[in-house]
Amino acid sequence: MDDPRNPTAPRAFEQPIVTVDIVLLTLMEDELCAALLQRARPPHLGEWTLPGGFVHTDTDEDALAAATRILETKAGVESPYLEQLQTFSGRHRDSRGWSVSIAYYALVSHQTLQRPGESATDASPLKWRAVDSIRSLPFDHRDILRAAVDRVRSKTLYSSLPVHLMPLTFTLSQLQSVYEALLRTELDKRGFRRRIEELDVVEPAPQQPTTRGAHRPAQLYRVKRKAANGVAIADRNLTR
Amino acid sequence: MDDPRNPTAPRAFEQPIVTVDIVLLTLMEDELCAALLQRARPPHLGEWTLPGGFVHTDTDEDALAAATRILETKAGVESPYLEQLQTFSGRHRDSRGWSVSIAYYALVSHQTLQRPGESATDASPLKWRAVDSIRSLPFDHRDILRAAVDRVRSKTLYSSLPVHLMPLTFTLSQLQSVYEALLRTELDKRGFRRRIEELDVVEPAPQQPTTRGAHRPAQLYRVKRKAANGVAIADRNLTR
DNA sequence: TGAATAGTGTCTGTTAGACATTATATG
DNA sequence: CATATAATGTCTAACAGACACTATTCA
Repeated sequence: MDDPRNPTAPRAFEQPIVTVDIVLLTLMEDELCAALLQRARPPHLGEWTLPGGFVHTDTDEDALAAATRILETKAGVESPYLEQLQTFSGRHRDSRGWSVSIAYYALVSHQTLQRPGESATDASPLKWRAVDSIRSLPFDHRDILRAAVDRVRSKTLYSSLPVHLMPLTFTLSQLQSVYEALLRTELDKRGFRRRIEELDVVEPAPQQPTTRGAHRPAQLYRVKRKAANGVAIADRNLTR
Repeated sequence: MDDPRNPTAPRAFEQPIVTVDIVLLTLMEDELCAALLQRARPPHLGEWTLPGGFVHTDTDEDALAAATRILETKAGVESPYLEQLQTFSGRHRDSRGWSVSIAYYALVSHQTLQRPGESATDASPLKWRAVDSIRSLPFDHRDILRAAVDRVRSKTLYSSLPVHLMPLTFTLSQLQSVYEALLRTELDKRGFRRRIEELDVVEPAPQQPTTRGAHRPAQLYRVKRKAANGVAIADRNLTR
Protein backbone atom coordinates (compact mmCIF):
# COMPACT_ATOMS: atom_id res chain seq x y z
CA MET A 1 0.00 0.00 0.00
CA ASP A 2 2.84 2.39 -0.68
CA ASP A 3 4.00 4.61 -3.44
CA PRO A 4 7.53 3.38 -4.05
CA ARG A 5 8.47 6.61 -5.77
CA ASN A 6 7.30 8.93 -3.04
CA PRO A 7 7.96 7.29 0.30
CA THR A 8 6.92 10.31 2.27
CA ALA A 9 3.88 11.26 0.15
CA PRO A 10 1.70 8.20 -0.15
CA ARG A 11 -0.95 9.97 -2.23
CA ALA A 12 1.37 11.85 -4.55
CA PHE A 13 0.01 10.59 -7.85
CA GLU A 14 -3.38 10.76 -9.45
CA GLN A 15 -5.99 8.54 -7.83
CA PRO A 16 -8.62 6.80 -9.95
CA ILE A 17 -12.27 7.81 -10.05
CA VAL A 18 -14.24 5.43 -7.83
CA THR A 19 -17.84 4.62 -8.69
CA VAL A 20 -20.43 2.01 -7.83
CA ASP A 21 -22.66 0.49 -10.51
CA ILE A 22 -25.62 -1.77 -9.86
CA VAL A 23 -27.28 -4.37 -12.02
CA LEU A 24 -30.84 -4.27 -10.72
CA LEU A 25 -32.74 -7.32 -11.90
CA THR A 26 -36.33 -8.47 -11.75
CA LEU A 27 -38.54 -10.94 -13.54
CA MET A 28 -41.44 -9.67 -15.64
CA GLU A 29 -43.60 -12.07 -17.58
CA ASP A 30 -40.98 -14.80 -17.48
CA GLU A 31 -38.27 -12.46 -18.77
CA LEU A 32 -35.23 -11.43 -16.75
CA CYS A 33 -35.11 -7.65 -16.93
CA ALA A 34 -32.53 -5.05 -15.90
CA ALA A 35 -33.20 -1.49 -14.78
CA LEU A 36 -31.69 1.30 -16.89
CA LEU A 37 -31.49 5.00 -16.07
CA GLN A 38 -31.15 7.91 -18.45
CA ARG A 39 -27.97 9.88 -17.82
CA ALA A 40 -28.53 13.47 -16.79
CA ARG A 41 -25.06 14.72 -17.76
CA PRO A 42 -22.02 13.93 -19.83
CA PRO A 43 -20.37 11.72 -20.70
CA HIS A 44 -23.07 9.77 -22.53
CA LEU A 45 -25.69 12.42 -21.72
CA GLY A 46 -29.19 11.13 -22.38
CA GLU A 47 -28.11 7.54 -22.93
CA TRP A 48 -29.42 4.65 -20.85
CA THR A 49 -26.99 3.06 -18.38
CA LEU A 50 -26.92 0.94 -15.27
CA PRO A 51 -27.76 2.87 -12.10
CA GLY A 52 -24.53 4.09 -10.55
CA GLY A 53 -22.68 6.97 -9.02
CA PHE A 54 -19.59 8.19 -7.28
CA VAL A 55 -18.70 6.94 -3.86
CA HIS A 56 -19.36 9.77 -1.41
CA THR A 57 -16.44 9.55 0.97
CA ASP A 58 -18.07 12.08 3.26
CA THR A 59 -21.28 10.12 3.86
CA ASP A 60 -20.86 6.51 2.67
CA GLU A 61 -19.33 4.12 5.19
CA ASP A 62 -18.27 1.69 2.50
CA ALA A 63 -19.10 0.68 -1.06
CA LEU A 64 -22.09 -1.43 0.02
CA ALA A 65 -23.57 1.63 1.71
CA ALA A 66 -22.98 3.62 -1.47
CA ALA A 67 -24.79 0.96 -3.48
CA THR A 68 -27.71 1.02 -1.06
CA ARG A 69 -27.89 4.81 -1.22
CA ILE A 70 -27.80 4.85 -5.01
CA LEU A 71 -30.52 2.23 -5.24
CA GLU A 72 -32.80 4.20 -2.95
CA THR A 73 -32.03 7.63 -4.38
CA LYS A 74 -31.87 6.92 -8.07
CA ALA A 75 -34.00 3.81 -8.51
CA GLY A 76 -36.44 4.13 -5.63
CA VAL A 77 -35.70 0.61 -4.44
CA GLU A 78 -35.28 -0.25 -0.78
CA SER A 79 -33.63 -3.25 0.86
CA PRO A 80 -33.41 -5.63 -2.07
CA TYR A 81 -31.10 -8.62 -2.12
CA LEU A 82 -27.75 -6.96 -2.79
CA GLU A 83 -24.40 -8.62 -3.38
CA GLN A 84 -21.03 -7.53 -4.67
CA LEU A 85 -20.42 -8.78 -8.19
CA GLN A 86 -16.96 -7.82 -9.40
CA THR A 87 -14.81 -4.73 -9.77
CA PHE A 88 -14.16 -3.30 -13.20
CA SER A 89 -11.26 -0.92 -13.67
CA GLY A 90 -8.89 0.60 -16.16
CA ARG A 91 -7.70 3.60 -18.05
CA HIS A 92 -10.16 3.45 -20.93
CA ARG A 93 -13.54 2.36 -19.57
CA ASP A 94 -14.56 5.96 -18.71
CA SER A 95 -13.59 9.01 -20.75
CA ARG A 96 -13.11 11.02 -17.56
CA GLY A 97 -9.99 9.05 -16.69
CA TRP A 98 -8.64 5.97 -14.94
CA SER A 99 -11.67 4.60 -13.14
CA VAL A 100 -12.83 1.88 -10.80
CA SER A 101 -16.38 0.58 -10.74
CA ILE A 102 -17.29 -1.65 -7.82
CA ALA A 103 -20.22 -3.52 -9.38
CA TYR A 104 -23.13 -4.98 -7.43
CA TYR A 105 -26.18 -6.89 -8.45
CA ALA A 106 -29.58 -6.59 -6.82
CA LEU A 107 -32.70 -8.72 -7.06
CA VAL A 108 -36.22 -7.44 -6.48
CA SER A 109 -39.71 -8.73 -6.92
CA HIS A 110 -41.52 -6.89 -9.65
CA GLN A 111 -44.74 -7.08 -7.67
CA THR A 112 -43.10 -5.47 -4.64
CA LEU A 113 -41.91 -2.54 -6.76
CA GLN A 114 -45.43 -1.55 -7.73
CA ARG A 115 -46.56 -0.22 -4.38
CA PRO A 116 -49.32 2.37 -4.66
CA GLY A 117 -48.01 5.90 -5.20
CA GLU A 118 -44.41 4.80 -5.37
CA SER A 119 -43.95 3.46 -8.83
CA ALA A 120 -40.28 3.65 -9.71
CA THR A 121 -41.06 5.12 -13.09
CA ASP A 122 -42.73 8.14 -11.49
CA ALA A 123 -39.78 9.71 -9.74
CA SER A 124 -37.01 8.96 -12.22
CA PRO A 125 -36.56 8.03 -15.86
CA LEU A 126 -36.15 4.34 -15.09
CA LYS A 127 -37.02 1.63 -17.54
CA TRP A 128 -36.84 -2.15 -17.50
CA ARG A 129 -35.45 -4.05 -20.45
CA ALA A 130 -35.13 -7.77 -21.05
CA VAL A 131 -31.46 -8.54 -20.48
CA ASP A 132 -31.21 -10.70 -23.60
CA SER A 133 -32.42 -7.84 -25.77
CA ILE A 134 -29.78 -5.37 -24.56
CA ARG A 135 -27.19 -5.26 -27.30
CA SER A 136 -24.98 -2.37 -26.17
CA LEU A 137 -24.58 0.03 -23.27
CA PRO A 138 -22.26 2.98 -22.57
CA PHE A 139 -18.97 2.56 -20.71
CA ASP A 140 -18.36 -1.17 -20.13
CA HIS A 141 -21.84 -1.60 -18.70
CA ARG A 142 -22.68 -4.39 -21.10
CA ASP A 143 -19.81 -6.43 -19.66
CA ILE A 144 -21.05 -5.69 -16.16
CA LEU A 145 -24.60 -6.65 -17.08
CA ARG A 146 -23.38 -9.84 -18.72
CA ALA A 147 -21.33 -10.80 -15.66
CA ALA A 148 -24.33 -10.25 -13.38
CA VAL A 149 -26.71 -12.26 -15.55
CA ASP A 150 -24.19 -15.09 -15.85
CA ARG A 151 -23.74 -15.08 -12.08
CA VAL A 152 -27.45 -15.18 -11.35
CA ARG A 153 -28.12 -17.94 -13.88
CA SER A 154 -25.13 -19.91 -12.61
CA LYS A 155 -26.23 -19.63 -8.98
CA THR A 156 -29.72 -20.66 -9.97
CA LEU A 157 -28.27 -24.06 -10.87
CA TYR A 158 -27.30 -24.90 -7.33
CA SER A 159 -28.72 -22.36 -4.90
CA SER A 160 -31.88 -20.67 -3.71
CA LEU A 161 -30.87 -17.25 -4.99
CA PRO A 162 -34.04 -16.84 -7.13
CA VAL A 163 -36.25 -16.68 -4.03
CA HIS A 164 -35.18 -13.04 -3.87
CA LEU A 165 -37.06 -12.40 -7.10
CA MET A 166 -40.31 -13.55 -5.48
CA PRO A 167 -42.98 -11.48 -3.73
CA LEU A 168 -43.48 -11.85 0.02
CA THR A 169 -45.51 -15.02 -0.40
CA PHE A 170 -45.58 -17.33 -3.36
CA THR A 171 -46.42 -20.88 -4.35
CA LEU A 172 -43.90 -23.54 -5.22
CA SER A 173 -45.31 -23.65 -8.73
CA GLN A 174 -44.59 -19.95 -9.11
CA LEU A 175 -41.08 -20.44 -7.77
CA GLN A 176 -40.54 -23.25 -10.25
CA SER A 177 -41.67 -20.98 -13.08
CA VAL A 178 -39.06 -18.44 -12.02
CA TYR A 179 -36.31 -21.06 -12.04
CA GLU A 180 -37.47 -22.25 -15.44
CA ALA A 181 -37.46 -18.71 -16.83
CA LEU A 182 -33.93 -18.09 -15.53
CA LEU A 183 -32.56 -21.39 -16.77
CA ARG A 184 -34.59 -21.35 -19.96
CA THR A 185 -35.46 -25.00 -19.52
CA GLU A 186 -38.24 -27.07 -18.03
CA LEU A 187 -37.80 -28.71 -14.66
CA ASP A 188 -39.39 -31.81 -13.20
CA LYS A 189 -41.89 -30.91 -10.49
CA ARG A 190 -40.91 -33.69 -8.10
CA GLY A 191 -37.20 -33.11 -8.44
CA PHE A 192 -37.62 -29.37 -8.07
CA ARG A 193 -39.56 -29.70 -4.83
CA ARG A 194 -37.10 -32.21 -3.44
CA ARG A 195 -34.26 -29.77 -4.08
CA ILE A 196 -36.05 -26.74 -2.64
CA GLU A 197 -36.83 -28.72 0.48
CA GLU A 198 -33.17 -29.75 0.82
CA LEU A 199 -32.05 -26.13 0.51
CA ASP A 200 -34.25 -25.37 3.51
CA VAL A 201 -34.87 -21.72 2.69
CA VAL A 202 -38.65 -21.47 2.40
CA GLU A 203 -41.43 -22.29 4.84
CA PRO A 204 -45.20 -22.37 4.59
CA ALA A 205 -46.73 -18.97 5.17
CA PRO A 206 -49.36 -18.71 7.91
CA GLN A 207 -51.85 -17.20 5.47
CA GLN A 208 -54.58 -19.31 4.06
CA PRO A 209 -54.13 -20.49 0.53
CA THR A 210 -56.28 -18.55 -1.89
CA THR A 211 -57.60 -20.38 -4.87
CA ARG A 212 -57.55 -19.03 -8.37
CA GLY A 213 -59.77 -21.23 -10.47
CA ALA A 214 -61.47 -24.57 -10.48
CA HIS A 215 -58.69 -26.57 -8.88
CA ARG A 216 -56.93 -27.30 -5.65
CA PRO A 217 -55.41 -24.13 -4.13
CA ALA A 218 -51.66 -24.03 -3.62
CA GLN A 219 -49.87 -23.64 -0.31
CA LEU A 220 -48.26 -20.22 0.08
CA TYR A 221 -44.60 -20.11 1.09
CA ARG A 222 -42.27 -17.38 2.28
CA VAL A 223 -38.50 -17.05 2.61
CA LYS A 224 -37.15 -18.16 5.98
CA ARG A 225 -35.73 -15.29 7.97
CA LYS A 226 -32.40 -16.92 8.77
CA ALA A 227 -31.81 -18.00 5.20
CA ALA A 228 -32.77 -14.71 3.61
CA ASN A 229 -29.23 -13.81 2.59
CA GLY A 230 -27.60 -17.21 2.68
CA VAL A 231 -26.55 -19.01 -0.44
CA ALA A 232 -26.37 -22.75 -0.24
CA ILE A 233 -23.49 -24.39 -2.03
CA ALA A 234 -23.42 -28.05 -2.76
CA ASP A 235 -20.66 -29.51 -0.64
CA ARG A 236 -20.64 -32.85 -2.29
CA ASN A 237 -18.22 -34.10 -4.92
CA LEU A 238 -14.60 -34.88 -4.16
CA THR A 239 -15.39 -35.05 -0.45
CA ARG A 240 -16.66 -38.17 1.10
CA MET B 1 -21.40 7.92 -12.27
CA ASP B 2 -22.13 11.52 -11.39
CA ASP B 3 -21.69 13.86 -8.53
CA PRO B 4 -25.23 15.07 -7.94
CA ARG B 5 -24.03 18.08 -5.99
CA ASN B 6 -21.56 19.30 -8.59
CA PRO B 7 -22.96 18.63 -12.04
CA THR B 8 -20.21 20.47 -13.82
CA ALA B 9 -17.33 19.18 -11.68
CA PRO B 10 -17.59 15.39 -11.59
CA ARG B 11 -14.53 15.00 -9.37
CA ALA B 12 -15.28 17.76 -6.92
CA PHE B 13 -15.11 15.71 -3.72
CA GLU B 14 -12.42 13.64 -2.17
CA GLN B 15 -11.75 10.40 -4.01
CA PRO B 16 -10.83 7.25 -2.08
CA ILE B 17 -7.35 5.78 -2.00
CA VAL B 18 -7.24 2.85 -4.43
CA THR B 19 -4.94 -0.07 -3.72
CA VAL B 20 -4.52 -3.67 -4.81
CA ASP B 21 -3.79 -6.42 -2.30
CA ILE B 22 -2.87 -9.98 -3.18
CA VAL B 23 -3.24 -13.19 -1.24
CA LEU B 24 -0.35 -15.22 -2.62
CA LEU B 25 -0.81 -18.86 -1.72
CA THR B 26 1.29 -21.98 -2.02
CA LEU B 27 1.45 -25.41 -0.47
CA MET B 28 4.45 -26.35 1.65
CA GLU B 29 4.58 -29.71 3.37
CA ASP B 30 0.84 -30.20 3.12
CA GLU B 31 0.16 -26.79 4.64
CA LEU B 32 -1.54 -23.95 2.78
CA CYS B 33 0.72 -20.93 3.23
CA ALA B 34 0.34 -17.24 2.45
CA ALA B 35 3.11 -14.80 1.57
CA LEU B 36 3.62 -11.84 3.90
CA LEU B 37 5.78 -8.77 3.35
CA GLN B 38 7.27 -6.44 5.93
CA ARG B 39 6.01 -2.90 5.50
CA ALA B 40 8.74 -0.35 4.74
CA ARG B 41 6.77 2.70 5.84
CA PRO B 42 3.82 3.81 7.93
CA PRO B 43 1.16 3.05 8.70
CA HIS B 44 2.01 -0.26 10.33
CA LEU B 45 5.74 0.23 9.62
CA GLY B 46 7.64 -3.01 10.12
CA GLU B 47 4.56 -5.16 10.42
CA TRP B 48 3.82 -8.08 8.13
CA THR B 49 1.00 -7.65 5.62
CA LEU B 50 -0.30 -9.03 2.38
CA PRO B 51 1.65 -7.83 -0.66
CA GLY B 52 -0.08 -4.77 -2.05
CA GLY B 53 0.29 -1.27 -3.34
CA PHE B 54 -1.32 1.72 -4.93
CA VAL B 55 -2.72 1.54 -8.41
CA HIS B 56 -0.37 3.51 -10.66
CA THR B 57 -2.74 5.31 -12.98
CA ASP B 58 0.17 6.44 -15.13
CA THR B 59 1.48 2.96 -15.93
CA ASP B 60 -1.13 0.33 -14.98
CA GLU B 61 -3.76 -0.42 -17.63
CA ASP B 62 -6.16 -1.83 -15.08
CA ALA B 63 -6.23 -3.39 -11.62
CA LEU B 64 -5.17 -6.82 -12.92
CA ALA B 65 -2.06 -5.23 -14.42
CA ALA B 66 -1.38 -3.55 -11.11
CA ALA B 67 -1.65 -6.88 -9.33
CA THR B 68 0.73 -8.48 -11.81
CA ARG B 69 3.22 -5.65 -11.39
CA ILE B 70 3.08 -5.82 -7.60
CA LEU B 71 3.56 -9.57 -7.62
CA GLU B 72 6.63 -9.29 -9.83
CA THR B 73 8.13 -6.25 -8.15
CA LYS B 74 7.47 -6.96 -4.51
CA ALA B 75 7.20 -10.75 -4.34
CA GLY B 76 9.39 -11.80 -7.26
CA VAL B 77 6.63 -14.01 -8.67
CA GLU B 78 5.86 -14.17 -12.38
CA SER B 79 2.74 -15.37 -14.18
CA PRO B 80 1.00 -17.27 -11.42
CA TYR B 81 -2.66 -18.17 -11.51
CA LEU B 82 -4.26 -14.84 -10.63
CA GLU B 83 -7.93 -14.10 -10.09
CA GLN B 84 -9.92 -11.24 -8.64
CA LEU B 85 -11.27 -12.09 -5.21
CA GLN B 86 -13.40 -9.28 -3.85
CA THR B 87 -13.17 -5.56 -3.21
CA PHE B 88 -12.88 -4.27 0.32
CA SER B 89 -13.68 -0.67 1.04
CA GLY B 90 -14.65 1.81 3.67
CA ARG B 91 -13.75 4.75 5.80
CA HIS B 92 -11.97 2.92 8.60
CA ARG B 93 -9.99 0.08 7.08
CA ASP B 94 -6.92 2.30 6.45
CA SER B 95 -5.83 5.13 8.73
CA ARG B 96 -4.88 7.24 5.71
CA GLY B 97 -8.53 7.70 4.77
CA TRP B 98 -11.45 6.26 2.86
CA SER B 99 -9.90 3.43 0.89
CA VAL B 100 -10.63 0.75 -1.67
CA SER B 101 -8.65 -2.47 -1.91
CA ILE B 102 -9.26 -4.56 -5.00
CA ALA B 103 -8.16 -7.95 -3.66
CA TYR B 104 -6.75 -10.76 -5.78
CA TYR B 105 -5.57 -14.22 -4.95
CA ALA B 106 -2.69 -15.97 -6.64
CA LEU B 107 -1.59 -19.59 -6.63
CA VAL B 108 1.98 -20.72 -7.20
CA SER B 109 3.89 -23.94 -6.94
CA HIS B 110 6.38 -23.81 -4.13
CA GLN B 111 8.86 -25.83 -6.21
CA THR B 112 8.65 -23.33 -9.05
CA LEU B 113 9.48 -20.47 -6.70
CA GLN B 114 12.83 -21.92 -5.71
CA ARG B 115 14.66 -21.33 -8.98
CA PRO B 116 18.44 -21.05 -8.55
CA GLY B 117 19.58 -17.52 -7.70
CA GLU B 118 16.06 -16.15 -7.55
CA SER B 119 14.77 -17.18 -4.20
CA ALA B 120 11.99 -14.83 -3.22
CA THR B 121 13.41 -14.39 0.24
CA ASP B 122 16.63 -12.96 -1.20
CA ALA B 123 15.33 -9.82 -2.81
CA SER B 124 12.65 -8.85 -0.32
CA PRO B 125 11.63 -9.54 3.26
CA LEU B 126 9.03 -12.10 2.21
CA LYS B 127 7.97 -14.93 4.44
CA TRP B 128 5.50 -17.78 4.15
CA ARG B 129 3.15 -18.60 6.98
CA ALA B 130 0.57 -21.34 7.33
CA VAL B 131 -2.77 -19.63 6.80
CA ASP B 132 -4.39 -21.37 9.75
CA SER B 133 -1.71 -20.04 12.10
CA ILE B 134 -2.21 -16.39 11.12
CA ARG B 135 -4.24 -14.87 13.93
CA SER B 136 -4.14 -11.18 13.06
CA LEU B 137 -2.90 -8.86 10.35
CA PRO B 138 -2.84 -5.07 9.92
CA PHE B 139 -5.64 -3.23 8.11
CA ASP B 140 -8.42 -5.72 7.28
CA HIS B 141 -5.93 -8.10 5.75
CA ARG B 142 -7.06 -10.97 7.91
CA ASP B 143 -10.55 -10.69 6.41
CA ILE B 144 -9.04 -10.63 2.94
CA LEU B 145 -6.88 -13.66 3.71
CA ARG B 146 -9.86 -15.50 5.14
CA ALA B 147 -11.98 -14.76 2.07
CA ALA B 148 -9.25 -16.03 -0.23
CA VAL B 149 -8.69 -19.22 1.73
CA ASP B 150 -12.42 -19.89 1.88
CA ARG B 151 -12.69 -19.33 -1.85
CA VAL B 152 -9.82 -21.67 -2.69
CA ARG B 153 -11.09 -24.41 -0.39
CA SER B 154 -14.61 -24.00 -1.73
CA LYS B 155 -13.49 -24.21 -5.34
CA THR B 156 -11.42 -27.27 -4.51
CA LEU B 157 -14.69 -29.07 -3.83
CA TYR B 158 -15.90 -28.87 -7.40
CA SER B 159 -13.14 -27.60 -9.67
CA SER B 160 -9.59 -28.15 -10.81
CA LEU B 161 -8.28 -24.96 -9.26
CA PRO B 162 -5.60 -26.75 -7.17
CA VAL B 163 -3.69 -27.79 -10.31
CA HIS B 164 -2.26 -24.27 -10.18
CA LEU B 165 -0.48 -25.15 -6.96
CA MET B 166 1.40 -27.95 -8.75
CA PRO B 167 4.82 -27.87 -10.40
CA LEU B 168 5.08 -28.22 -14.18
CA THR B 169 4.71 -31.97 -14.03
CA PHE B 170 3.24 -34.03 -11.25
CA THR B 171 1.69 -37.39 -10.52
CA LEU B 172 -1.98 -37.97 -9.77
CA SER B 173 -1.03 -39.16 -6.31
CA GLN B 174 0.69 -35.84 -5.66
CA LEU B 175 -2.35 -33.97 -6.95
CA GLN B 176 -4.57 -36.00 -4.66
CA SER B 177 -2.35 -35.12 -1.70
CA VAL B 178 -2.79 -31.44 -2.52
CA TYR B 179 -6.58 -31.79 -2.64
CA GLU B 180 -6.49 -33.68 0.65
CA ALA B 181 -4.34 -31.01 2.28
CA LEU B 182 -6.67 -28.25 1.12
CA LEU B 183 -9.84 -30.05 2.14
CA ARG B 184 -8.30 -31.51 5.28
CA THR B 185 -9.89 -34.86 4.58
CA GLU B 186 -8.95 -38.11 2.88
CA LEU B 187 -10.23 -38.87 -0.60
CA ASP B 188 -10.88 -42.18 -2.30
CA LYS B 189 -8.29 -42.86 -4.98
CA ARG B 190 -10.73 -44.26 -7.52
CA GLY B 191 -13.27 -41.52 -7.10
CA PHE B 192 -10.60 -38.84 -7.21
CA ARG B 193 -9.20 -40.09 -10.51
CA ARG B 194 -12.65 -40.41 -12.02
CA ARG B 195 -13.36 -36.80 -11.15
CA ILE B 196 -10.06 -35.43 -12.40
CA GLU B 197 -10.59 -37.26 -15.68
CA GLU B 198 -14.09 -35.76 -16.01
CA LEU B 199 -12.73 -32.25 -15.41
CA ASP B 200 -10.44 -32.82 -18.39
CA VAL B 201 -7.73 -30.41 -17.33
CA VAL B 202 -4.60 -32.58 -17.12
CA GLU B 203 -2.88 -34.76 -19.68
CA PRO B 204 0.03 -37.20 -19.51
CA ALA B 205 3.37 -35.42 -19.89
CA PRO B 206 5.66 -36.67 -22.64
CA GLN B 207 8.48 -37.19 -20.15
CA GLN B 208 9.27 -40.64 -18.94
CA PRO B 209 8.11 -41.52 -15.48
CA THR B 210 10.94 -41.51 -12.99
CA THR B 211 10.78 -43.95 -10.17
CA ARG B 212 11.48 -43.05 -6.60
CA GLY B 213 11.82 -46.23 -4.66
CA ALA B 214 11.06 -49.90 -4.83
CA HIS B 215 7.69 -49.62 -6.52
CA ARG B 216 5.93 -48.95 -9.79
CA PRO B 217 6.76 -45.46 -11.13
CA ALA B 218 3.92 -43.02 -11.55
CA GLN B 219 2.82 -41.41 -14.80
CA LEU B 220 3.66 -37.71 -14.92
CA TYR B 221 0.88 -35.28 -15.86
CA ARG B 222 0.77 -31.61 -16.80
CA VAL B 223 -1.99 -29.00 -17.01
CA LYS B 224 -3.64 -28.81 -20.43
CA ARG B 225 -2.92 -25.54 -22.17
CA LYS B 226 -6.52 -24.72 -22.98
CA ALA B 227 -7.73 -25.44 -19.50
CA ALA B 228 -4.99 -23.54 -17.70
CA ASN B 229 -7.26 -20.73 -16.53
CA GLY B 230 -10.64 -22.37 -16.82
CA VAL B 231 -12.68 -23.33 -13.84
CA ALA B 232 -15.13 -26.14 -14.29
CA ILE B 233 -18.46 -25.78 -12.58
CA ALA B 234 -20.80 -28.65 -12.13
CA ASP B 235 -23.82 -27.90 -14.28
CA ARG B 236 -25.95 -30.60 -12.82
CA ASN B 237 -28.66 -30.23 -10.20
CA LEU B 238 -31.98 -28.56 -10.90
CA THR B 239 -31.41 -28.95 -14.65
CA ARG B 240 -32.35 -32.11 -16.40
C1' DT C 1 10.04 -62.94 -3.89
C1' DG C 2 8.51 -59.25 -0.80
C1' DA C 3 7.48 -54.52 -0.20
C1' DA C 4 5.67 -50.36 -1.76
C1' DT C 5 3.18 -47.45 -4.66
C1' DA C 6 0.52 -47.03 -9.26
C1' DG C 7 -3.37 -48.00 -11.58
C1' DT C 8 -7.91 -50.50 -12.70
C1' DG C 9 -12.25 -53.53 -11.79
C1' DT C 10 -16.36 -53.86 -9.76
C1' DC C 11 -20.02 -54.20 -6.25
C1' DT C 12 -23.67 -51.63 -3.97
C1' DG C 13 -26.40 -48.08 -1.62
C1' DT C 14 -28.11 -43.69 -2.91
C1' DT C 15 -30.35 -40.62 -5.67
C1' DA C 16 -31.90 -37.81 -9.64
C1' DG C 17 -35.02 -38.12 -13.34
C1' DA C 18 -39.28 -39.71 -15.11
C1' DC C 19 -43.79 -40.61 -14.65
C1' DA C 20 -48.03 -42.20 -12.13
C1' DT C 21 -51.29 -41.50 -8.71
C1' DT C 22 -53.92 -39.13 -5.29
C1' DA C 23 -55.86 -34.61 -3.34
C1' DT C 24 -58.78 -30.64 -3.46
C1' DA C 25 -60.73 -26.87 -5.23
C1' DT C 26 -64.68 -24.80 -8.75
C1' DG C 27 -68.47 -24.86 -11.98
C1' DC D 1 -69.01 -35.30 -11.75
C1' DA D 2 -65.66 -33.14 -14.99
C1' DT D 3 -61.66 -30.52 -14.91
C1' DA D 4 -57.59 -28.19 -13.51
C1' DT D 5 -53.81 -27.61 -10.65
C1' DA D 6 -51.46 -29.19 -6.22
C1' DA D 7 -49.05 -32.52 -3.89
C1' DT D 8 -47.04 -36.98 -3.19
C1' DG D 9 -45.68 -42.03 -4.39
C1' DT D 10 -42.56 -44.84 -6.68
C1' DC D 11 -39.74 -47.16 -10.29
C1' DT D 12 -35.23 -47.31 -12.40
C1' DA D 13 -30.94 -46.08 -14.61
C1' DA D 14 -26.85 -43.85 -13.35
C1' DC D 15 -23.41 -42.84 -10.32
C1' DA D 16 -20.51 -42.00 -6.15
C1' DG D 17 -18.33 -44.34 -2.46
C1' DA D 18 -15.98 -48.24 -0.92
C1' DC D 19 -12.93 -51.74 -1.47
C1' DA D 20 -10.51 -55.42 -3.94
C1' DC D 21 -7.41 -56.66 -7.20
C1' DT D 22 -3.67 -56.35 -10.66
C1' DA D 23 0.73 -53.94 -12.34
C1' DT D 24 5.40 -52.58 -11.96
C1' DT D 25 9.43 -51.27 -9.92
C1' DC D 26 13.64 -52.15 -6.63
C1' DA D 27 15.96 -54.51 -2.94
